[in-house]
Amino acid sequence: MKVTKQRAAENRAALVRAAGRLFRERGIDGVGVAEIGKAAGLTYGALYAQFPSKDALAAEALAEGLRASHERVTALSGGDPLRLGDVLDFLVSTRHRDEIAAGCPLTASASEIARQDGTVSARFVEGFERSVATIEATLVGVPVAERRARALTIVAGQIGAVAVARAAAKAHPALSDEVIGATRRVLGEMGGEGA
Amino acid sequence: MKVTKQRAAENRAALVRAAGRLFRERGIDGVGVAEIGKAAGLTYGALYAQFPSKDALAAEALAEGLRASHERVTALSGGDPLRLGDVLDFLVSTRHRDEIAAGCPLTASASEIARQDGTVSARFVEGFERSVATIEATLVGVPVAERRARALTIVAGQIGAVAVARAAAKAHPALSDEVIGATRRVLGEMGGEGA
DNA sequence: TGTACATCAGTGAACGCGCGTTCACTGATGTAC
DNA sequence: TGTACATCAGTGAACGCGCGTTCACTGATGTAC
Repeated sequence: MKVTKQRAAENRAALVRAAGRLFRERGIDGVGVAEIGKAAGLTYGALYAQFPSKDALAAEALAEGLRASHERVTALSGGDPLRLGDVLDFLVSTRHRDEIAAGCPLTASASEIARQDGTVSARFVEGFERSVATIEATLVGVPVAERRARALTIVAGQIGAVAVARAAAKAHPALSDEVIGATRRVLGEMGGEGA
Repeated sequence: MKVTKQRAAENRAALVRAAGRLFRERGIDGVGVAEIGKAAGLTYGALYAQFPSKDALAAEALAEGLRASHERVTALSGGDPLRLGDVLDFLVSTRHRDEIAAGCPLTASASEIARQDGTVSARFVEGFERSVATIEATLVGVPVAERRARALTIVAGQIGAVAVARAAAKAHPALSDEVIGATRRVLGEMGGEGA
């Protein structure tokens, strides 16, 4: 049956959020459309009234997750300039490791994006560039010419560290914690030194 | 029909190698048993004569891939002590980015391992620790107390950089190259400085 | 304002398909005598 | 050395299952008059 335009928009948003959460937790291949619909309080048919395909929903879910994650990071500064240490405390943490569903899609899906279509890759690139720009702006103690290379390394390092910490969590929790702690500190020091 | 014991062992090895290659390229969920059997020159039935399940094959394929990758890295030194720069030139390169099938399973599968069972996570941890120990041994200019933290960060950073470079390759090849170049250099400098 | 009805978000049965796994069978191997 | 036969790696049809997608249908919404 038809619903109000506002309700339809809310349903669409619920589908995007539910898909994002589930895709981050179990991968795009690991979740079916029936479960996404159910998690959004709808049926799978509703998904096809809003999106042409599961892949199209995946691209939008990635974009929305990146947007939400970026918003959370920028909110860490209380209006003051953002500090690298605060960002790393938030992203390279046991908390972020354990809350995959609510976390940053870059860390949740890095090695899967390469297998998705070009639209998904494009959304990934946008989110990554935004992250790099955010980190670059915190590198006030680093020579300007060096900042971008450092920012690229820090963002890639953060993504790798969280992915490794998650992969090791089941078999070796202590190592997982150690990776988080060491990476957090060493990447943090890259923002303080000179060239 | 029965085959010689040697032939059976060769077939088993072919299944493990084919599965490793395909899993790295397209993910464990992305490849079916029929294709693995075919790639090894057998049928899918042969897979179940050698392994109890696809998951068991996945764990063995990961272990074998890690072993092969580690061997390739240690071969980079010609008997001399291994140098960090040589390892990074090999692992953080456009070549390694583009040859997923033949590359290091840590980079190919990082964000998928967390969703697999404990056996797969255990094989991942073994391979990761071996990589960290190898990198640590190259950090001769770094204070001993600092070496392990640096090595953890370098290995995690390398994994993240290659994963990001692969994810960005479709939508933005220039950015993909830039991530490889910047990470290669910045991580390399972590082996040369003092504390 | 009241009425008629076109719109379209949402439903859910049904589709073809490929998945992982099972199992009865084959037949060369390799051993016991 | 020659023969009989148990072993078991490998085959491929068949299984139940869940997947993504389609589409005829429903019925409240919202608009035209």
